[in-house]
Amino acid sequence: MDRRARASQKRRRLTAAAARVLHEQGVERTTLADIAREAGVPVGNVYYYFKTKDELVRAALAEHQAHLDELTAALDELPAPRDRLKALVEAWTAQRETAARHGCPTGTLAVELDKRADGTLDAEAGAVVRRLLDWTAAQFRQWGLPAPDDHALTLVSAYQGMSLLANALRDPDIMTREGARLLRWLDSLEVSP
Amino acid sequence: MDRRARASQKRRRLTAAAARVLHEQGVERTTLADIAREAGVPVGNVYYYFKTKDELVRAALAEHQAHLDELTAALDELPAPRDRLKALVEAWTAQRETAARHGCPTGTLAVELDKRADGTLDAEAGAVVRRLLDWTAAQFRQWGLPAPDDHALTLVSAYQGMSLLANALRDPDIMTREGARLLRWLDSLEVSP
DNA sequence: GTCTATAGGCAGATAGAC
DNA sequence: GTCTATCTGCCTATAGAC
Repeated sequence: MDRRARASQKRRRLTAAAARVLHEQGVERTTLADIAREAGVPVGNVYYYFKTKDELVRAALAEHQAHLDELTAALDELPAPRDRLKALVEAWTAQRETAARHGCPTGTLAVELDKRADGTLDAEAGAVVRRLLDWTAAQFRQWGLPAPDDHALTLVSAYQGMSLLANALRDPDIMTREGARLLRWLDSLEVSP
Repeated sequence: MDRRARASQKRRRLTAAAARVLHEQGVERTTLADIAREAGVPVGNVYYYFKTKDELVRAALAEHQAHLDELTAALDELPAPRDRLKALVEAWTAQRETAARHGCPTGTLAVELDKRADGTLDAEAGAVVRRLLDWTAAQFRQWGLPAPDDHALTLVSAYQGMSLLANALRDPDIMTREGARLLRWLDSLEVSP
């Protein structure tokens, strides 16, 4: 393995650690030392890969975006839009323990970043949310339902809401109950003849 | 005005300032100096009224709780449970500009406090959310609908979700669209004969 | 009760040896 | 490229004058 490969591997370790720790502890309570320790990299060395803490946050956001793209790409393999959306809901429910402990990675990050006067990073968090919203709307549109954007808003909003409540009340069961309702809702929707 | 009254007035000013500033900037990014300035109180003097920063956060949470209790008390004046719930949704929609800028005060506070290892304050944030959930469930129950707890979860979850998305995308219109849908949903619910 | 001055500690960032 | 040592600044909290 040459120097270039090793370097980018450390960068990747730092990015993965940042995504994980920032989700668990939040941006403000996480120190560079926390991320460095988790990645097995000395603190001072972090600055060779990321010039500022904000750049690490940016990298973590990109990591979450990538995970989301992976998920939707897998769902795109399913033939029927309704089944893709149901599989999405099932993926959310499967993450109920994590959601109860730390909330939705993107959602909680967006909340925290929106509190900052500096309005650069919060726009990037919004972009990740928007991408999910767009993918969801595309499914409803392909399905042939009217007002696909409104349906997408309802579905993603329900996800963010149930994640927040599960987190606030530390109760994964909330994800199960709301997830089941969303599945029934998707089953009940029909294209008008 | 005697000394006692003046003292508690300063305390109240600090509490109100804390509730406002902590909602706008978040807990971690808000310094005691920020709150003191907003309340017109010298920084060092804060400690006469609140021994720690956490106590100020606690006071802010209690303030939000009190606002919520005021709102539900007013709604309790309406005769029909359905109308109380619809008025609740309308109250949420009316706050759309604030929600788009800073999110739901209780919801965003809960998200932030849940990131802390110290598990004392996050339980208190959860309690505020739970109180809203309980009041909402009581309305559905009195209305005579089955599974009032599930209906309450759906409604409050929708509120948290739409507030988060409105905030993340900085778009108050999201509150309007989802609020209108929730009103239609409440109108569509009927007690089975 | 009110306020000033300051202690104490920690986190982000940098300089520079290797 | 890697890492150690350290600087700087800010924030919570306290001591103590008035």
